[in-house]
Amino acid sequence: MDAFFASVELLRYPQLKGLPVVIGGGRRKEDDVLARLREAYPERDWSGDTLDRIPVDFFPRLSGYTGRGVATTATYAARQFGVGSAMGLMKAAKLCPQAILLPVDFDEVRRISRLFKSTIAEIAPLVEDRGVDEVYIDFTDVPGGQREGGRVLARLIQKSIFQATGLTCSIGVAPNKLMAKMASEFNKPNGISIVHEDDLEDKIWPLPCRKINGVGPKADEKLQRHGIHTVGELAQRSPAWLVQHFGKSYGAWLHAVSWGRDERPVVTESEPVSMSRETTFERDLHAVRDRAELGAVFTRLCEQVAADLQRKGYAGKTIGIKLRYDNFQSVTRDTTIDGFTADAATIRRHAGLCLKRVDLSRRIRLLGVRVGKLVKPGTDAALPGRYSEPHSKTPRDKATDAHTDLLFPELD
DNA sequence: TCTGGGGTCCTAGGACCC
DNA sequence: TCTGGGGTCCTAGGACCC
Repeated sequence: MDAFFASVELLRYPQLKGLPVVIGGGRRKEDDVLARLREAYPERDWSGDTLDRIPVDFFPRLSGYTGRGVATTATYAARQFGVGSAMGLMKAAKLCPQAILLPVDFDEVRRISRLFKSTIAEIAPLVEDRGVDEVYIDFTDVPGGQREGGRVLARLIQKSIFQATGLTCSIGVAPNKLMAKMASEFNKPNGISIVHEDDLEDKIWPLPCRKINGVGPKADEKLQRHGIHTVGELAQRSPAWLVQHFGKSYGAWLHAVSWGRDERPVVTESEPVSMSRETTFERDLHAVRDRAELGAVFTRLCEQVAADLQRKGYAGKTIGIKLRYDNFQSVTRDTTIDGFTADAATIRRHAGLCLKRVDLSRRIRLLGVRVGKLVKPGTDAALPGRYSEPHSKTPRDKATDAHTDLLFPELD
């Protein structure tokens, strides 16, 4: 198989190119960003302005940020200061206070994301979705796909995406997904990079192990402790040694990927396994002292999950909660019920029972609700009669509710 | 001044059944 | 009285990804 990996670069405002910009710290409509700017600078004539035309000086800065937001992404200019994705914005503000801070307009991101993917699918139909800004493409059977080793097709895709969205993208071309993803990073932004099987030693082996998709901070640290820093060093270890230290499955996988071996197909369709909603509070809450607030948030999370399920046409039978304490330790509890449900009250009832099984004496910074073991009602997995009806107040339900009320009595 | 939100997959122990 | 393995499902936690 020949694979492309394409990722789109999501920064859109041309006047910000080359400047330190951090995206993150909350969701906001672009209109709302504009409204705030108008408010902050009333003396300026804003008529006809859109964000892509506003002078750099007017954009909000990272300096003075308070809150628990993290950076979704940062431009290369911001990375120079040590700012990177997933970094807390308070810390980022210390490192680079002059950086421009842009919120995420999620509706806008989704619109662009769909455009990015549909544009590619029109050219090469076998596309695997890897999140908002990334896809794998199997172009083995695309007519003309082999010209110049894939470069011609990659250029066509780049050009089409730019026409449709105004965004640049980077493309890696390789014999499999693993190497294509690595290749896509060689020439960012707006680059094309072609890696062949024989390039393994020259182009892949010098890379740090952390560049392998699937080696995260924990595995990398352990590899480093054993003196393994690059993919090449990893490839020199025997499979037996890797299995001994990293387990049968992960050890064997590490060996395979270090030799550039990856047989995974491009998967064009998949069903969701779970849906969840979670939120981090502005300040840590206490189950007793902040009961009302916690109860309201809990109910809202259940309603949101239920709405997500219904909108997408799913129901689930495993209902669970997630808590993160003030010390950042997380706990989860879940329970599997008899039927499938997408009903907010049913979800809340069972999630409420899960809540009673965790320590609520510690302060809580995050609360989440999850529904798993999903089916699409109407398919044979969700047979009639196994689907639980939306909330009906049987005596049993009332007893359960009374139980939950001990926790959050001011609801209902 | 700590560390978002939405996911997937894997592991491991125990229950339960044959 | 003592003692089997498989297989599957459930639950909790954790690594990892975007």
